[in-house]
Amino acid sequence: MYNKLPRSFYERDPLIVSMELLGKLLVRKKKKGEVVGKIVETEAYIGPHDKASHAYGNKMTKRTLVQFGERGHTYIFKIYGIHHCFCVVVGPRYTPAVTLIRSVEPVKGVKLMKKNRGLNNNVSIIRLTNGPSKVCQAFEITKELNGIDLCGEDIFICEGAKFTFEVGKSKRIGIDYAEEYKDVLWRFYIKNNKFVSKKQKE
DNA sequence: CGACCGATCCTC
DNA sequence: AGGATCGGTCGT
Repeated sequence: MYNKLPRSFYERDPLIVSMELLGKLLVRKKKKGEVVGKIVETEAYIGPHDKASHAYGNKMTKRTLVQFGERGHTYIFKIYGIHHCFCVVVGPRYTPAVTLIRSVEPVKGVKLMKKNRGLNNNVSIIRLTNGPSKVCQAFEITKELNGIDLCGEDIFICEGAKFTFEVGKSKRIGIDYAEEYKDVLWRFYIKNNKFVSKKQKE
C-alpha cells in the first residue's frame, strides 16, 4: 500500500535528494498506531567540506559512523541534552552526507502525535511538528533508531500524493559557526506551507 | 577524567 | 533574551 522510496533515491546528489524529499511521506509504525507526515522542510549537511557538518573533514567517530555507511539509513542524534534530530544518510557511497528533516505536515495519527508531544488533544496542529525536535517527539524517534534502514518496516519514507508546489531555498538554521558555509542555501521548504518551522532570509 | 558546547524549544 | 540538560568529543 505504501510505495517506499528505493535505496537508489538516496544515492544521489545530497542537494537534489534534500529538495526531492519535500512532499514525500514519513511513516512511523508502532503497535499502538501509525503516524504519517508530509515532509515540508529539509536541510543538507554535506560532510567532508561543510563546516556545519558533524562529519566535516571526514571526521569519523562513534557518532558520525553511520554517515559513512549505507545510504537511506537514519542518522539520529541528541542535542542540548534534551532534543533529538532526525536525518537521512544521502549522497554517493560512501561519503558522509545527510538530509535533516526539519518539519512535516501532519497527515495521519494527529491524536497520537499530540499525545506523544504531551499536548492537549484540542490544541492547534500548526506547531505540532514544525521543527526537528518536534518531529522526533511526535514520531517517537529516539537514538534507539539510529543507523536503521529506512527501507525497513519501523520507519520509512514513501511517495506522497501528487501535488505541485514551489521550492523555497534559504540559509540553514542554527549554524552561525560554520564560517563560509553558514550562508549557503541548503535549506529547502515548500513555499506557502503553514507547517514550515520559521522564516529565514534567502 | 574534566571541560566544553550544541543542526532546539519553551518561557519570560 | 535566557535557560534547560547531557552525551559526544577532545585535551590533559
